[in-house]
Amino acid sequence: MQWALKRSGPSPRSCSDRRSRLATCASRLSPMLRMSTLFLRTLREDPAEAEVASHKLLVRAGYIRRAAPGIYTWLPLGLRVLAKVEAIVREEMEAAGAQEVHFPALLPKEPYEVTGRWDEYGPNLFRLQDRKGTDMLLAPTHEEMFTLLVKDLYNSYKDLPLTIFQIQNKYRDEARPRAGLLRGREFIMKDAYSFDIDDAGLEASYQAQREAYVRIFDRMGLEYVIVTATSGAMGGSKSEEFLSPTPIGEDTYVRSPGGYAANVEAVTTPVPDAIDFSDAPAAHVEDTPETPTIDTLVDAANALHPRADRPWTAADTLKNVVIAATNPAGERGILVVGLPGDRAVDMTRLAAALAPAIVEPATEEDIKKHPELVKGYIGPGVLGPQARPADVEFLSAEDATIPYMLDPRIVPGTRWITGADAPGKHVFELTMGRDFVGDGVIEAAEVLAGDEAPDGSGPLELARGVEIGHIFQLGRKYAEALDLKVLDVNGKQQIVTMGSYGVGVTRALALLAENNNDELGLKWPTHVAPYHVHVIAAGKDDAMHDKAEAISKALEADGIEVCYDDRPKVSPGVKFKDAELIGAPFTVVVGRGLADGHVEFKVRATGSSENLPVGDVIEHVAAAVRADLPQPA
RNA sequence: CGGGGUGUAGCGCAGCUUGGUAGCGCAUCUGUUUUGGGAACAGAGGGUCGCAGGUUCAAAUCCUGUCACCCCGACCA
Repeated sequence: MQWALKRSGPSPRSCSDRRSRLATCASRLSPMLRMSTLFLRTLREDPAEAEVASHKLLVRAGYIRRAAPGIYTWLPLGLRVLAKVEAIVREEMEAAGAQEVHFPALLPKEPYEVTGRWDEYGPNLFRLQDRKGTDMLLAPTHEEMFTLLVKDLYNSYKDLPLTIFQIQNKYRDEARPRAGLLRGREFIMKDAYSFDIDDAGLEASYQAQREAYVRIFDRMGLEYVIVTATSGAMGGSKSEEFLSPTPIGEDTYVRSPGGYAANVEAVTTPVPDAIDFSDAPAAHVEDTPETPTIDTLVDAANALHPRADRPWTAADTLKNVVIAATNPAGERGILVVGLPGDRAVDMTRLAAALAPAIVEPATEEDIKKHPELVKGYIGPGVLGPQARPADVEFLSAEDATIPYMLDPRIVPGTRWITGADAPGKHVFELTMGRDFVGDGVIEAAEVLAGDEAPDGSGPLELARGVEIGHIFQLGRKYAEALDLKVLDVNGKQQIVTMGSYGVGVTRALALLAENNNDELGLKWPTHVAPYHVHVIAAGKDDAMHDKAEAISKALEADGIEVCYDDRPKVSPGVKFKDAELIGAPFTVVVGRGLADGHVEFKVRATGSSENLPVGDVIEHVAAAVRADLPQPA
């Protein structure tokens, strides 16, 4: 067997112009598949552990097998699809001027210690030791290795710009692997890194990659939205994600009619104008017994202290939520987030705002350490600057106040009902800027459908998506940490600036399966299908088998990828079911119509079926396949 | 890590409440008959009932512990 389906390494035969001809080329290298010998077992029932369509079908149709939670074995059919998806990525990377390298998945600890990620990555990092007890890791990502490789070889601005990439297994010990390939602990990622001498160069490299990403996902046939994102723990500045919209997506993003699109983590809140509070009424503390929640508070306020013009609502209250944050060094502390009472804290947004710290709602134990916090009645009085003695400029750790971070909507002059730091008491008309301030502004409130986009382009709508690509300008973080410098035109050492560009390859494949299926099985787009045409001999008649075999061979000779179901004792019904489950785009059935000189041609995507004269079948099928494939340049 | 659930043949499941010969469907093998929509009949192979301990004359079943896996949340291509 000389299949050129390995993911790397030289092809057994020359295939020089693979950039534009890969589809055709691959077919020449792959002998016809025969169902009688193909390493495949299709399952009639869904695997019990699978929840989403792509997972169920990829297992049932014999593309992958689960080896461990979030870790999958690739079977022949799966590998063929994977090779095609990778080929698209590889071709577009090369077309964008990036060059392929390949790093080990098993790495030494040292570079990750230098950048701090040996610790920062925490339990998500697969760690192991060699026989000498030396710490090693399975790479969760390869920033360090790329940076060191360039440092190893290059030292002049003349060597730049440079963009290199790899397609490699990554390992992350996810707390909860999910949805088959969509979120595994081992997954294949294309990651590219650009190296430039200055910001303008980085911007250009970034744009080149961005354009390549657009082409990659267009070619794959995946729907996507490009959203602004947070760069999170990776550091860096400008960052965009390619999200593929799907209800099973784990990311929430927003978009506006005017074209604004962002990951919900990156949405910024339009800041209202400050209000003149020179005539504002004085704050006054009122009894509000049994009002530990916003709902009870609003009811009590309306019953006991009604407003003249309208009823109080949750939006009039200032909710103070106690959050526990743990920094990478493992130090745990609390802070309080103040936000309008009609909004919940979005822990994802909060986590993004405070990354790399890990955040969670404060526990009883956390709160007990601060006796000034009265649960249900926490107010600014014991938080932030106003709780600090005026004459003390630097506080010791002991008498430091709890940091108080405010939602952007809480601007000077806004007036609030909020906790008075005593049981059963709230303060009314507490005015921001006069009665209290915060230590800073934080984007932690949930984003709601209908919120105004930050650029004024209209109300936001929320949707779910899966992150299939993430590009961002890393800047100098890793270059600095690992001392990657080159000499500039003046002979001076300059820190290199970097960009980082990832594609979730296995995730993209899963999404293709997720987006292209029906109750019968998979429905691959032609350019990523494991093969183009499924030929079925639907009868016991020798003439049918002979003709089916002849058609298969003729198609193969014409450069079409064929799977021939030559199983002699399998009923036509089973063959039809298998063909539909596996999901090749076209099926040729050689059956009872052969007596009349015709065969059946079926299109999986549309379910259409037509009879063709036997003499026309090769030409007709080949034309249908070629119409779906990118034409060689 | 919190909540919920499940571990019985390669896969999907029943049996457990009320202890007493380990079952069904699919898949696999043999034979016969079938061959345009996951065939029929007859037969066959295949299981430490997750693991450990306990109760009992007797444990898949009851008790204790433990491990694993799945799903929902907190975290990420």
